[in-house]
Amino acid sequence: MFLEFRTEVKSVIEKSLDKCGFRAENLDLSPSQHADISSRVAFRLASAERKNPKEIAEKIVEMCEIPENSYIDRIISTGPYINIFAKHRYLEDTLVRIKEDQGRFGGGFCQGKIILEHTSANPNGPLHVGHIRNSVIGDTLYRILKHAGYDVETHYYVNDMGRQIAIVSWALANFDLDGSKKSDHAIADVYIRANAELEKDPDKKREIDRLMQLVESGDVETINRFDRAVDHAIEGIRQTLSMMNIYHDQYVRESDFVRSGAVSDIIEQLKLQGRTKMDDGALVVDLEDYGFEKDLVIQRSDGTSLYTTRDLAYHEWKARQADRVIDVLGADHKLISSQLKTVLSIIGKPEPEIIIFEFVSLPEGSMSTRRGKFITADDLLEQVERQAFSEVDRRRPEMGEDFKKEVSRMVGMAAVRYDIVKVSPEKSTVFDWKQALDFEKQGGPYIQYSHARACSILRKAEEEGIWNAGNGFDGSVLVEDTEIGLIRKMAGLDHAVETASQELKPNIIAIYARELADAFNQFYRFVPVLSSEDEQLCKSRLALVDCSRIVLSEILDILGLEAPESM
RNA sequence: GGGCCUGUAGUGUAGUGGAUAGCACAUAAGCCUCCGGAGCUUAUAUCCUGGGUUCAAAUCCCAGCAGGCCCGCCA
Repeated sequence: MFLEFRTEVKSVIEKSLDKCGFRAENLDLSPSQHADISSRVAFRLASAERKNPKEIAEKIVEMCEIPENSYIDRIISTGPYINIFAKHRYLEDTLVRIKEDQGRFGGGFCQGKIILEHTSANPNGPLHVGHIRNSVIGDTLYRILKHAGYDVETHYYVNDMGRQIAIVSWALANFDLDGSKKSDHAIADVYIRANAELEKDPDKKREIDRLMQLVESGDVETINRFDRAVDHAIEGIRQTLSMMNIYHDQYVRESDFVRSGAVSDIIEQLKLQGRTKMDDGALVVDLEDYGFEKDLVIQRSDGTSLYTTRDLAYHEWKARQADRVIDVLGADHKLISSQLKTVLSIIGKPEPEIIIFEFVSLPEGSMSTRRGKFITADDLLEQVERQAFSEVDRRRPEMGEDFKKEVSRMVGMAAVRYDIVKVSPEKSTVFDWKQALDFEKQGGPYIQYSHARACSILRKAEEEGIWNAGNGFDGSVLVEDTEIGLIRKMAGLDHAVETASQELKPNIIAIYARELADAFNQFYRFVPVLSSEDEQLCKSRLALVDCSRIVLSEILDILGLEAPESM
């Protein structure tokens, strides 16, 4: 809704600029605390026009002509700023639109196909609290982009032939797998043991090399062994992801690109560019003129491929099927991903958009699957849910066990996901149990609570027969500050989705969600709904509560959180 | 040693050129016999340091300091 209003404002101001004889390519429009939209264009024009911005703003405002049916109520200048205010009808129409659009409000304005890769952790153990930062950022981004209107396909890129997987496969042949454990945890046990073994006895490294050569050459028995190891780990990882409401459309395997010949094709294309050379038997690409100090190895001296090479083939394949290719990667991939982009552009292929998130470390240092130093996502979810259970038990003692369990599952997951997504990806963080289990007041559960509150009012109103969802209402009677603030906030959903999908920053939506819940709770506190002074007002406020319910459930869905009707 | 990212109340963070630096936790004080108190209101900041660019800098540039990540024929 905000986007439509902004379009009107843009057109009115552009026409005024024309009349004044001013030229500006950017009107510098943004939502503001001083108006529905503000423009700072007068600052931009000041030096070219050799006038002070205040005068320019005044002149622009004077020449503005507001069309008859516009949502614009008035345009005024405040010093150098141009402030634009919307008519009350803008708010009324927002409510109508929310009801009409059910679930799609504030979205659907973008189009195109996107392939989004996220998580892609090595299948050598369970996801830990660092991996799920990738998963939560990736999945939230997926939901944002989908809401914005894109056709989004999510990928988990499975390393099924690298050194780590060879080690897992070797470990399975040498140690017993604990069948009583969750599969990915059992894999981690043998993987850690194998790494310790390899460190003690470096000669064993040759056995690993041999396995990798066999896989690369297509040896069926070894491939099957690798596949079993990978499947076993992925099964557990998939379970963990589903507990967080995260699902991938495709699990794409690295080995597919070796077997299809795509990797050899890429190598041939690079050779044609004359950038490759041999170095100690390995094939390398010289990227020095692009600012990379060292050569990039694309083929080992024994002829086997590397992650980088397979990744090039994978990206070339993705780019052929989508308009945009987006990867969510950890900070350790910064260098390799910029090398990947460079090489792709050298062979004339589109580059992916890459979102880098910084590391989650433990107070005692960084996490490592190999060394067994990590906190698993399963462990985190379990402990948070237990904590949530005691919270629910305390607040709703009268409810049954099933209710408490279900609510603590929804609330626990929301707390974990929101905690991760609210922080900007470029900040590195230190995982702290105390903080993770502290149900911070305005996190995911707070947004869910606001939704449950809205549901509760509607339930009561329905029981009392004062309201049903099909009722008409008159938005013009909603004039309290908190009512207007709440509707304005809801109207701005499209702007939040637009910004988040342009900048690929899911935390923008997390902040929006919290602000929306704030606006709802302020309305709730100051304005009586069921005991409104007259019936018409009561019905309109109920409609507002219903709209809030719809938008809150929508925003919860965009964040991947469930929307309990009672908690 | 080189490269990239980060540095904002006691703590965790939002804000990446413009109007009073937003929020939470913790601390302190308050809120309707009324729709769910996981709520609402109020109090607390040398924006790491030093230079520079600009009409305007937390935001851009340079130098330093602190933390994270990378610089593998690992992924």
